[in-house]
Amino acid sequence: MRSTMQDVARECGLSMMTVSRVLRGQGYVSAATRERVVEAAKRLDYELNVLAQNFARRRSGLVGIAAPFAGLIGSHYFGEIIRGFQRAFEDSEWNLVLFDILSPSFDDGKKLAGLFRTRKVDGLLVVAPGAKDKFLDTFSDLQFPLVVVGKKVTNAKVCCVSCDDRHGIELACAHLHALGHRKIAFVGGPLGFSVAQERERGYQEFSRAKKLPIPPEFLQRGDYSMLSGRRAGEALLNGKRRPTAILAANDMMAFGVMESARELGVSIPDELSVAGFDDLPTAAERFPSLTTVHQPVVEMAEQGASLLRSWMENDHTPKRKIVVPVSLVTRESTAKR
Amino acid sequence: MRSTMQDVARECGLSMMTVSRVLRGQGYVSAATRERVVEAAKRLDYELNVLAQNFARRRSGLVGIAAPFAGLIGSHYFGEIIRGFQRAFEDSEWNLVLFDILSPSFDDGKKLAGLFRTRKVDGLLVVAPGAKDKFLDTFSDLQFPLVVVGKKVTNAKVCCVSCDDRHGIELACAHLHALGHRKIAFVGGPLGFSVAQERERGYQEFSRAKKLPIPPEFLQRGDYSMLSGRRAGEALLNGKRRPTAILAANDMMAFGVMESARELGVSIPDELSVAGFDDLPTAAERFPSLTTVHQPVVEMAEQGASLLRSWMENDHTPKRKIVVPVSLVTRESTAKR
DNA sequence: TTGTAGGCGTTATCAG
DNA sequence: CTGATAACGCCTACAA
Repeated sequence: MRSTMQDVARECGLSMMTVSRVLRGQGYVSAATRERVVEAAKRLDYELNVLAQNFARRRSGLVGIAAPFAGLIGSHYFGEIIRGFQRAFEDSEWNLVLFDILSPSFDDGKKLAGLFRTRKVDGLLVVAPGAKDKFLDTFSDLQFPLVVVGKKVTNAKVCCVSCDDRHGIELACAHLHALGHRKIAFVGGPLGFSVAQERERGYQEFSRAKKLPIPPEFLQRGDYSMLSGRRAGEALLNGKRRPTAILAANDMMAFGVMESARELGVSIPDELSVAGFDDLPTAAERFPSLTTVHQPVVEMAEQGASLLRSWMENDHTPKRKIVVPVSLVTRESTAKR
Repeated sequence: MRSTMQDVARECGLSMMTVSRVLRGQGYVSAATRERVVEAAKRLDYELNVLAQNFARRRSGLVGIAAPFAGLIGSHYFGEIIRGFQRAFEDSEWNLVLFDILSPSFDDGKKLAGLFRTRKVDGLLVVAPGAKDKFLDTFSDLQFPLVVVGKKVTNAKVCCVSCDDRHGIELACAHLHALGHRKIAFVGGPLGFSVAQERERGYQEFSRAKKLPIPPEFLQRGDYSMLSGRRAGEALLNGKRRPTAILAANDMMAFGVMESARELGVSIPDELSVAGFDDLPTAAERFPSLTTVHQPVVEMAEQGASLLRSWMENDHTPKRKIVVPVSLVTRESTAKR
């Protein structure tokens, strides 16, 4: 980049301020003057120096995405999240920067706040399904634009947008129950994840409400991976009391359960119904296709990002908590008992 | 953020320059002076203003990741890419910014160069498996740090790091051939992807070298999705000339082929061998587990990012093209004919 | 080893 | 509607 605003101002015989106003489309400038400026800028191949602009405006133009890379970043879920963020910002000058909260430099939550204080970012979108809530408590007193996406945060002061996980599981349970299933097993996620806790609670509450007993072996737990689902499926299908339906806390584990059924020659859905949670693209593509709970991840992320955006742009704190609804997608893997 | 370097300088009775040197860990400062500065900074809760620093240094501290979001961003592949990038920069002050080259604002390649000229980024990592090479030709004359990752670029001036796709397919073919297979079908990817072309060529060259005929119906093509693999599998297994082995250009399509086999009651690997490419985590977790070609995506991305980094930091143009080797992982889905 | 001078390119503020 | 002036907070280059 070569020429500066100074040059353009000289070229068209106007002041830098006028040039600035025109190029930024702000303030009152007469059409004729505007024309002159635009032409001069074009003649000189002028391009704005973003660095100088940011400095003068005291902002970075950056929105931080803080997430634990390990485990999250290759997932379909995170992809949808990013897509939602992007959608909320694509008509703006904001850009998205990635931060791995698991990296050594983020040993505590204060580092995140530091990103804002040092003006590395103007706001933060936190995607932290597995993090302890403590991590987020350090933000309670710091007032800067921050929205947590994908997880309900207990801290009353922190904004968040999440899906109604518990209700989703209840929908799936109700579906299986309506099909006549009474022996419904559950493969939960790791309890360190608040989302996993929510889903497990949904299962337990439904069972209690319907007075379905839960033998201890009916409550398996995996780590969200297909392999762990497969192991859980094996345990359930080989157990002395075999369930007629297995509900998994995510699709990957449901896929694992299906694999185990295949391995053991158990036919789905004739002998066993299986349901999941997430509605991955492959859930519809498998044979049999998987009944699952659909969560509108893109929309959720977009809402969160929009929240943050208005917070950053209008300097008013938006409302605190949003829960988006989920829905059940019925497919081939579940059938009447 | 409140206090500035000026304040710290006053507080410890030294010049701003000395403070700057200490805080940045550059230049010669006596231990005693250093101590004074550090203490003063701590007393004043001083934090560097990154915006001012960047402005003065004429750099943004940002590395752009340019990728087509649709289709790529939720994939395991892209996750590994990001992880590799992160690894190359985690001990540095560089941060990663995301740009969607499919967004309306990137209607041509020049916009990417604009990111550099306006100092939005100091360098660019391009992950564009599907983009036409034309897109990249616009960079040929622009000399700024840019590395293409995951794809071989024909343009001689552009740096790139990619895997040896063709050889990977050849490895898989050779494996099947060694097991006695002579009727090997191939499910290729969309030809718009140069990687897909490479893999398909590998199949064709191997077949030619071994004098294996390729009936037209043996060359199927999908869109990298599981569903398209399933459809291809159905076509192949229902065809009049059934292959004894099916090799897919990626794991997802190989999974689809496996689904179709299940649906049609074809046993793997007894009646049909199946192999893929990518080595997704689930390739090992499925039943049967999938023989596939492993590509070291993280390492490839890390190499690309390191290349870019030294280019940005040392201002010397690194060597142009790197091809990393791939390897075959033999699992349950392939067996003797 | 420390300090001085000058500038980086834009925007805010206020006056005309 | 347009312009002059003053920051913005740090770094580079050079001097002492």
